[in-house]
Amino acid sequence: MTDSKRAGKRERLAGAAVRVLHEQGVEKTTLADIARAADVPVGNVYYYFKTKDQLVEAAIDAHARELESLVATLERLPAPQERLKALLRGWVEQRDLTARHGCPTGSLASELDKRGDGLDRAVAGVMARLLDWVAGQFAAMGRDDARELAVALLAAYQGAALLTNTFRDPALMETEGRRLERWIDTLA
Amino acid sequence: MTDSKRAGKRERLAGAAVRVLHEQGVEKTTLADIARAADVPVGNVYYYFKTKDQLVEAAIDAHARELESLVATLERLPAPQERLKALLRGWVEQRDLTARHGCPTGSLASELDKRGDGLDRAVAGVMARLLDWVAGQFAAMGRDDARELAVALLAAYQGAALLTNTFRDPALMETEGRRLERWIDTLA
DNA sequence: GTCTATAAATCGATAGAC
DNA sequence: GTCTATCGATTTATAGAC
Repeated sequence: MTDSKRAGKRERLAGAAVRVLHEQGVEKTTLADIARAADVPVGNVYYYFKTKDQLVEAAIDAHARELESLVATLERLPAPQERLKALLRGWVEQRDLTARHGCPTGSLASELDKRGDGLDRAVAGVMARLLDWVAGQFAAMGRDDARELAVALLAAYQGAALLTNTFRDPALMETEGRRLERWIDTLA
Repeated sequence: MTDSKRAGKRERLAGAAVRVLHEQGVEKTTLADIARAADVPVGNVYYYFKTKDQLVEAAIDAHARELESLVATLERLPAPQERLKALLRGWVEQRDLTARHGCPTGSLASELDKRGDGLDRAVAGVMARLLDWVAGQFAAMGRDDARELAVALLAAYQGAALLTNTFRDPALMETEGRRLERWIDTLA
C-alpha cells in the first residue's frame, strides 16, 4: 500500500480517536471502539500504532493541530480584544457538546494525569501553547499582567466547561461567556 | 461481628476509597487498591459492597460529608464575604495536593461523566449543594445576581484547580486565589 | 500491508471453606 | 462474618496466514 494511503489510515484512526476519547474518556475507550469509528479492523490498529498509548498520543497531536488551526483563523481579526471575544464565542457555540462531554482538552488533561505514563505532559504542552497565545493578546492590549489575566480567562472557561458538563446545562456556558466578554471589555 | 465494628470497616473502606479515587482516578483504581489502603482483605470487600459502583457511591457520600463539615465551620464566621474568602483560602492551602491530583470533586465529576452508570448524578448533587451555599453567601451580601456570581467563583476555582494540576504548579492556585479575594472585595 | 485468531494479563465478581 | 481460591469477562497485544 502506498505511503499516502497509509498516512490516510493513520490519520483516520487518530481523528476517530480524538472524537471517541472525548465522548467516552481514555480508560473506557477500547481499541475496538476507535477501530470501529475509523472503519478499520481491530487487529490492523497495531500496524499503525505499537501501543494504545501511541494512539492516544497521536490523538493529542491531532487535537493540537485542530486548536492551532482555530487560533490561526482568530489571528485574522485586527484587535486582540476581538480575537479573545471570538475565542469565547467559539467556546459558547460548542456548549451542547460541552454539556455532554466537557471540554476536550480539559477532560483529557484531567484524565491523563491519573495515568502513570507521560501522556499528561503532551496535553500540558497543548494547554500551555493556548495559554501563551491568550497571554500574547492581553499583552497586545497593553496589560503588563497579561499572564495572570490569561490564566484567569482559561481557568474561567475550563471551570465553566466542567460545571456545564456536571449539570448538563448548556445555558451555564452562555451566561458565563457573556460575563467574560463584559470583563474583557473592562480591560481594554 | 457487632454492628459498630461492621460500620467501622465499611467506613474505613469508604474513607480509603475517597483518598485512592482522588489519587488514581476511578477507572485506574482496582478494588485491591482500595482494600489494601483500608487494610481489608480483597475478597471481603464484597461483604460490605455488592459492586464496585456501590463502593464508589459510598466514597462520594463520605466526600460529601467532609464538604458539609467544612461548610459548617465556615458558617461560624459572621460576614458572608469572610466566609467566601475563608473557603478560598482553604482551597489555596490544598494547592500541593491539587497540583498532584486536581480538585477531588471536580476530577470525580469529570471522570464519572464518562461512565454509563448514574454515579455522575450523585457528584452533581454534591457540586449543586456547594453552589447553593456560595450563592447564599452572595445573596446575603445583597447581590441579586448571586447565582451567576456563585457559578463564576466555583468555575474559577475548578478551572484554576485543573490548570494547577495540568501544569503541576501550586503557585498558580495561589495567584488565582489572591485575584479572587480582591474580586470578592470589589463586590461587597 | 491487511486481517483473523488467539495469547497474556487484568480485574470484577462469586463459591465455598472456615 | 471473614477470607482464599478461582471463575468469567474484557481488553491489550502478538503470531502468523494471506
